[in-house]
Amino acid sequence: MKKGDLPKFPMPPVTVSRPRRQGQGDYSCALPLQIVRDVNNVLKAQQAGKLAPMQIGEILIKRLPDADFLDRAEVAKPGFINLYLSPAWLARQAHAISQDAAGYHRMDLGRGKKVQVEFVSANPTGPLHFGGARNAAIGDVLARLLENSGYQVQREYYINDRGAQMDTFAMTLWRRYQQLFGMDVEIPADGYPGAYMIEYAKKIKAEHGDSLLALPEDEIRPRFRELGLKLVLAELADDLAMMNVVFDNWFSEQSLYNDGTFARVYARLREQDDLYEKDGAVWFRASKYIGGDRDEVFVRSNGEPGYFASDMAYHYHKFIVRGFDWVINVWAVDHQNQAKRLPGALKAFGIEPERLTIVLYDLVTLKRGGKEVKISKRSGEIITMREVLEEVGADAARYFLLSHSNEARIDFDIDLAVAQSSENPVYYIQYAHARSASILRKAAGASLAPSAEHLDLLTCPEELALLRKMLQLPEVVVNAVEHLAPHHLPHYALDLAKTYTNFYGHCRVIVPEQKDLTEARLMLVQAAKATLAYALGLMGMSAPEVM
RNA sequence: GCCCCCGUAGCUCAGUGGCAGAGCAUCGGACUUCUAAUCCGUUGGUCGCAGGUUCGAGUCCUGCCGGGGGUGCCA
Repeated sequence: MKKGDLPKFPMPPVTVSRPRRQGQGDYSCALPLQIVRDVNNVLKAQQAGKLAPMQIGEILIKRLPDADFLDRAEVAKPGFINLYLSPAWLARQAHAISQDAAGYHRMDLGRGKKVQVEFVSANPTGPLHFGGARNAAIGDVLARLLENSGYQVQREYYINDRGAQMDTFAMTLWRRYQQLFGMDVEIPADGYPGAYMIEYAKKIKAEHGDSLLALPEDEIRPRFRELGLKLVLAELADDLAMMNVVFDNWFSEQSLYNDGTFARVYARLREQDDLYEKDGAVWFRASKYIGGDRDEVFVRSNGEPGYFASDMAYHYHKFIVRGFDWVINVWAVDHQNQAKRLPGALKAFGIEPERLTIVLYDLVTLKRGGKEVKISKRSGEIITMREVLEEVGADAARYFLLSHSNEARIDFDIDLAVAQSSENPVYYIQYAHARSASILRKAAGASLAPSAEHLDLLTCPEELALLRKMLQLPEVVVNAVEHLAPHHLPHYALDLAKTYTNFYGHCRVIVPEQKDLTEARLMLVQAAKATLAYALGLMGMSAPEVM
């Protein structure tokens, strides 16, 4: 800026935003409004009069540097500076995007940082219900977003293979097994009544026959726990694969006790005087690290470490043993208290709380024909993830689960979802992709190929709108990563598909008499197809060539 | 009691301090299509209520109201 245009004043950070409405530029900057007061205060002190925001804007845009992407800048009503992208520059982006869409849209936010996303981690005592599918969708898409933003990502499933619920699970399975041989026994009162337990028992029978009936009393529980766990984990992996979710690592809680991690953690906390005895239990001085006056039970009076102890040891393992720079846990809101306390508690190991981010999402209320289905273990009635995926498909289920913000509760009516699955917006998006593929196929058949020779012919409003929309994807990704909020993706993808379809409706691509224009538009179609595929890929959805 | 989340169009929900949006539903148009799973248009909102901060608040702050969750030697 030329000295003397404006007096010296405190300069705020300059930000631009995307105006919501057309006619306000591609980007808009409110700087004149933000600085007008400070500028005038200085001018007043100098007895040099006053400037209106509009005048300041005029002064500022005269000093904008030349840039090939910038067409023009203008000052608008109260005092905004509206910036317009150059159409020629926009058109050239079609080539850059179709060359390497992933590279074009990728932002290196992570710089190789090692991050773990731990998600689902449902108790391994039965099939995943549809609420767990939300966790799977959020966690998996967060992982995809981070992978595509320069992070080194590991997906982990934490197996709670320790504790009372596993014992109950084992004993229920044992009774179901016995029942298969006509024995008149009942499952434990607090057991798992679901029919799936009978299926597990049948599988055990198929493999082992009646040989397990003769197990010594003290071997029944560990043996059935082991057999059941194996079956459940295999089933979980299958179910998750149906939803296009694959874990890099399945981490056993029990292993923390087998490999000495818990013992080391215990010794360290003891040494730091962070543990004390009270009421027959061992307590952790949480208040020392988190504040407040509440401590946490570490080892229960029955000698069993509590969940807080396991979580401490588990995160010690993540950060100290495995060396992750950043860990993200995807938890349902019913763990909100633990989510608030655990990061602070890690200070006991010298781990900065900021390195653990817990993404909380609200529950999915399941309904069938308008009536709520209680997922109580007692009733044994659940809507499984598999059931839903078989009915509506993984892509539609993902779209539905992802399109709500994490904090919003979802009402899911399976009957409604099945009835409406064909009008799921995900098909609209995929259709736009398949249509692009079709055009490119047809063009190839007529010996027409995308070319960057005459991209300057892309001047229609619909063409430029499509280019602008594609340019927005990196911003959407950055926003989604910054807020760990995957729901921005489905909304953007629908928007992109809409913009594409609008272009398709207005601009005929293949016009043999106009070879130059056709080749330019084919380039645009190719870029749009790649961008749609990239967006769908970030959401873990398929991008079909034909529909 | 204290803490957290939600409250935006008929329905389901977006909205990073800058003139209230999308999908579905409604209503009216367009079909011998480069894939009609389409397009164009229409209807529809005192953004739960009341204050405050700000040039500007759906967005930030405070207090209410309504719904949900948390506050275990369960995880």
